[in-house]
Amino acid sequence: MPELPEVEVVRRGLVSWVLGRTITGVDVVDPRSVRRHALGPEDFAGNLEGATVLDIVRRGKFLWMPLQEAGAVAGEDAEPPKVALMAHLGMSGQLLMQDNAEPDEKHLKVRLWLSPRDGMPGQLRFVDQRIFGGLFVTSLVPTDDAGPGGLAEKPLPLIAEEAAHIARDPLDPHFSFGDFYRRLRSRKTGLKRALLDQGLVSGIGNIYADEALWRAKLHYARPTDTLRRAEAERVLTAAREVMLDALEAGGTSFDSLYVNVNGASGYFERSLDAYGREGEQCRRCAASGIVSLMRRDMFMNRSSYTCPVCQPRPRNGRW
DNA sequence: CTGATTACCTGAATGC
DNA sequence: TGCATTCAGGTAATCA
Repeated sequence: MPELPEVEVVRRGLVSWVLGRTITGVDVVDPRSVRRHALGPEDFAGNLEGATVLDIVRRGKFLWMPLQEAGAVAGEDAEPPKVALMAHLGMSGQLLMQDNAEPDEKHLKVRLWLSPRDGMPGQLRFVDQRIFGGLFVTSLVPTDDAGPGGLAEKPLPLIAEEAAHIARDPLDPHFSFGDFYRRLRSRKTGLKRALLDQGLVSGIGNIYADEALWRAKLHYARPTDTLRRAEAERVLTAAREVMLDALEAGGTSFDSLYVNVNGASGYFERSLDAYGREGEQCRRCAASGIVSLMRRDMFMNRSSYTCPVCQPRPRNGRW
């Protein structure tokens, strides 16, 4: 499933294939994939037709394209963009570049025709089996925090409305560890719940949360108000590193025809240390000659994988 | 504010 | 074989 590294790979692919092109036609194949566009599929299409893609921005797993609307003045006298095409891949979403002659994918949901460009496919397609993801047009609003937005080619002091409540992600150069730690300490909750809270730090999903906790040797239920600064740094650094590892692994093929969103990135073919390893030897303990089998618990209605030896559960105020 | 629950979806895997 | 159930996941809305 697409996680932050995969979304970043998509963003880079879109920069290569879509930046500066104009949307010449819109085909909503399945209206459920634009259900977050409140005014309906026709309004969605009407907003996009004739619009030009000015930038590709990501924060956490939200990805959006600020648009120069149809008929707007371009160049030096251009006004700042007011709207953006927002995309969230959900669990199974893909953005693919395709030639016009290519047959529809089984789960094709939205087709965008793009202005011709030499050697480049004519369509950007949104394909999504499970429909947790979607596209919609949204307003750009000023950011409340100083500095540019999330990762972008040319950072804008504007942010998509639906991403305004999302915290910066660990790969964002403007991510503030100090702010994160202060807010983390003020919560009365478990560490994994905090890591998954997109308002505190964005981009971390269930898999990378487990991987980061394993690398940091911390338990998912560790109360956030007991975390020492070094421990919080450890888990944040681990999250950043595991995502950078995945980005490196998944970023190798984005120069292909596809904007590259293969549901499973290269990283998932590599070995994860925690996620999905129930009953298997903890790799770190094994390296020390200790026998410890990874366990799976249900937490927040989803699976959490831990090593009982090097990630002991906190109890009675002792950790 | 926090957390618990549910809706949103499909297809693979499992159970009987 | 076939039919029913379970599970996976991110986000948002709702409720306690």
